[in-house]
Amino acid sequence: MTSKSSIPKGTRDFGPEVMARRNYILDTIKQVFRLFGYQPIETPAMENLSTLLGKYGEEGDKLLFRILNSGDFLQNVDLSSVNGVSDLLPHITEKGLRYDLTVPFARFVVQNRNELPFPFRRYQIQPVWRADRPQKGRYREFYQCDADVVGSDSLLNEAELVQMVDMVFSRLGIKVVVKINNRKILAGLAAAIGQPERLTDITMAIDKLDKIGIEKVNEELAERGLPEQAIQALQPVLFTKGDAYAKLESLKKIIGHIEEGTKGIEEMTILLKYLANSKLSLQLEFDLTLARGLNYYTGAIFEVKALDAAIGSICGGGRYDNLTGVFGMPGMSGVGISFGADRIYDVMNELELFPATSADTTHVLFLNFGPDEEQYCLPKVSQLRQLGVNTEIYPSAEKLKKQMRYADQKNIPLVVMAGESEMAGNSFTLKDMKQGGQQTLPSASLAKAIHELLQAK
RNA sequence: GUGGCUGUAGCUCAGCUGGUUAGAGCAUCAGAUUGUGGUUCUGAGGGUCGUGGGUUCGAGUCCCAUUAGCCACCCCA
Repeated sequence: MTSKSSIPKGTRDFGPEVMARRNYILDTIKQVFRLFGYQPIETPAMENLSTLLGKYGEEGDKLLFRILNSGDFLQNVDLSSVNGVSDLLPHITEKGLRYDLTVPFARFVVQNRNELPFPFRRYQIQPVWRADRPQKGRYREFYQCDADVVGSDSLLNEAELVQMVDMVFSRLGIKVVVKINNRKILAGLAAAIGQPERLTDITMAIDKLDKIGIEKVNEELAERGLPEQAIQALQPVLFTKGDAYAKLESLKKIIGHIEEGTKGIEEMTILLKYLANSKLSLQLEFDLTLARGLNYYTGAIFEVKALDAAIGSICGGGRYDNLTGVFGMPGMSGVGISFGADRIYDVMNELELFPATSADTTHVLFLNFGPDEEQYCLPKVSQLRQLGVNTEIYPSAEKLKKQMRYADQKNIPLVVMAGESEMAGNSFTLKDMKQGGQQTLPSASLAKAIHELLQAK
């Protein structure tokens, strides 16, 4: 019995079959990103805490994984003057694992501003970490696939992001609804009901409308300290009916007198117009209750949900006007989206949407009959590899049954056998594991036969 | 940070109101088959029943604590 080993809560190992499927998702996303002119970058897994802290709200700060300083990290700490953990932390940790890809990207842009072509379009596919309590569809380590463009405030970017969402999910075969809204409209609403300061409280509460219902939302608004009349003033908005344009018309009546709200309505109108010309196959919904948690969003916001699976959002994003400002570079607007690869995987798994194509594996296995036969096979093995055929030779002369089983388990389609009789005839026996048939061929025509069989598959 | 559920073989689980040696399927290994896998048949190995304490003549089963995992809330991809 070996000692019990395990991995940290909320993290996972990925075996070869799972990796094949994960790569299928990531490759699809990458292809679409490139198709729209986005270029890849990577940033370190860890950032200085000064980069991370304060960007995700109070809750986000709590969910940051902090990295203990190396060495004798207590050396210069005066423990008697420290009062509690929160007081001690800044003295013993100065780095943390990244929480998302957007903030590190903003840091990257500011640091490299002189080298980058603007508007700069980048994509980034890397893991992020959150010290959450894991549950269904929620992990402590997961991949985000981000595409952002900074240095352009054109709404064409927003429209293209929605097109990318459309393309990714139609290629993957997932039916989705894209919900869109605009933070400026929400800000206008907050102002219209006389509570411009309470934007975050309002949005966080109404974001849950379809989940907990209007009564609970109102309760929560009250708990968050909103006066009754403000809550009442909000009610008609929450139930604005009709298509997107009808909603915009109703909104004009409510927030038309507020400058920011009007701006939001204008932006939404333009975006809808772009999208009307984009031949989308996905379902688009202007959802006034969509708020999204991250508080750096300032314009359009998106969220994508799978229609046939209950797993929360699988993609989200929005515009942030001043993210680089906190790193000393004001006036740079950006907009981006993030695909949650792990949740997309879970959805596709649940709905059985993965194509049958199995893991990339060996095409041909040479069975091992002994020392002389090994030598006889080696040149042929090399030749096949040169020709681009994934080839293995079994490393030891085990019983054939065992070697065949290995080929079977790895789903290797072709097996080559060469024993005494083949060596005598300068030939090889090629077996098709699927069909079960086999034929003995002259050495010179083996490669061709293999090539033809693989083509046929 | 708050609440609920569950820990039995490598995995998925059964195990009745406490009763003698704790079972099944899958997986693993060996054999049937010394140059032929995926099917079949036969056999084998593998467990301090999460951990610690308690009740009892007797605990996988009941009670308490602890720990780990899952689910929900908060928040989020």
